[in-house]
Formats: sequence, C-alpha cells, structure tokens
Amino acid sequence: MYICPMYSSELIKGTLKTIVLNLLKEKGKMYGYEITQKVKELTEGKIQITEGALYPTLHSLEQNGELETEKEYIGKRVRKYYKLTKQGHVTAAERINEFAGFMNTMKFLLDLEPKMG
Amino acid sequence: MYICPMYSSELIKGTLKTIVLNLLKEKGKMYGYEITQKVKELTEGKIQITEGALYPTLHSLEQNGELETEKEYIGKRVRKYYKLTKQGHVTAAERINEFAGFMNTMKFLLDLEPKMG
DNA sequence: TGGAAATACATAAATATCTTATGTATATTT
DNA sequence: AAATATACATAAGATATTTATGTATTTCCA
Repeated sequence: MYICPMYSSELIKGTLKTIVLNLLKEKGKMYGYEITQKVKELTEGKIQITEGALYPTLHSLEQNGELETEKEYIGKRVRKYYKLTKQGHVTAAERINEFAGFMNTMKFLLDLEPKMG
Repeated sequence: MYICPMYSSELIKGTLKTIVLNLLKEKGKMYGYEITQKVKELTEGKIQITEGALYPTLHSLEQNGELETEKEYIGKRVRKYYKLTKQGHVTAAERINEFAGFMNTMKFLLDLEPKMG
C-alpha cells in the first residue's frame, strides 16, 4: 500500500503560524493535540505538525496577544483550548493574505518559460 | 508612490534552493549576484535574496554535486557561473514538483469553509 | 576627476525555527 | 495487563537565514 510522502520539513518551515491561525479562524477553538491531528487528517499525512514545534508556537502566539486560552477537564486530563483574540483575527487575515500573495509570486517564478528574459 | 512590501522572511524560508535550482534550469547558467537581481526583478521586489543566504546555499549545492561552476573574468573582476549537473537537473525537477504539491495542499488547507469538519 | 553607487565575491556571529528526544500522566483499546 | 492513544510540556541539537562585516573592481554622474 502506497504511503504519500510528507513534504520536506524545509518547505513546511515558516508556514506553521499561518496554518494554526487559519485553523482557529475556521474552527473557533481548538486544543493543541487536536490541531496536530486535524492537519494530518486534512493533508492526508503530507503535513505533520510535531508537538515540539506546535506547543512553543502556541505559547508564543498567546504571549503575543494573538491567542487566548481556556482550560477544560476531560475526566482528570486537561485540555487547553486556544482561540483567536480580536488582534488574532487581524493577524490571521494578514497572514493568510500574505501567503496567498506569496503563492502567486512563487507560481510565477517557478512557471518561467525556457529562454525567456 | 507605493512600494509593494516584501514577504516576511519566515515565508520565504525553505524556498531558496527551489528558486535557485529552477532559475538555473530555465536560464542554463547564472552567477550569484545575477540571481539576486533576477529574483528581485521578477518578483517586483517582493522576494529579495540576500547574498549572505545565497552564497552559502550555492556552495552547499555545489558540494552536494547539484551544481558545477565555471569562472569568467570581466576585466579584473571574477564571476562564478553556476549550472546544473545531471544530478542537479533531477533534483531541480523533484524540488519544483514537491513545491507544486505543497502549494496545492496549503491552498486546500487555507481555503477551508467555515464550520466544516 | 573624485566620490558614491553598483557589481561581485565571501564569511562569521547572532537569531529563528524546527526536529528529535525526553518527560509526565491519563484514558482507551485489545 | 500491556500497548496504544490522548494531552500537555520542555530542552538539546540541527538547520537556515539575517545582519554585519570584509575585500576589491567598475560604472556613473556631478
């Protein structure tokens, strides 16, 4: 059975915040582990966010005022739900917009016709 | 007069090798400084490759057998032209292909409909 | 004609981001 | 009962890039 390979970590670098902000914008609130699973599921395993990368990023976004948290107990186990602050919504929109522009630029750059220029 | 802003360096991260390999595939041979200027020109300043990032990358691609060099003298000043090796052509195609897939995945991930899932 | 800007290379220290490894603990499945 | 999944967290190491610095030649223009 064929397993679709992950994208190189080099490419994924730099997109983590954009992914997280966008997911929270769409879903309202999510907890860390849920984010890792959702991204894996939505990308069919092609993008896998490690917890070692995600948790520090969530903490940093929170400290920066983009996210706020709310704890929930499932039995004895804690979940930390994250959601966008007002400022976080602005940042999310900016990031997504910037990424869309970046993709267009890269598409143009990589679709160059031979011998052109 | 409006100056279109650069993309955040976070986003550009990880795409440098892909950009360089693709440009060399299209142009045949280029020297370092020429690459920085060409990328700036083609992207209207939205992507600017710094020499501090480019030269180490070119050296590393050369050491890895993806690129080979040829010196040319313009008066007393040297230019180091880089071109793809046979292996470099394979790697270039792989990288470009991978990036195209990555863009599709990201597009899907960021175009999520509200409340879906 | 002389100084600024552009061309052309290079490397190193500092910074940022991510991977890999490790740790703790609870809940579920087999 | 043991293995796996859930759920958090942090730290050491790896990697890639920015920023700073250095050298030298050539072109532009005032």
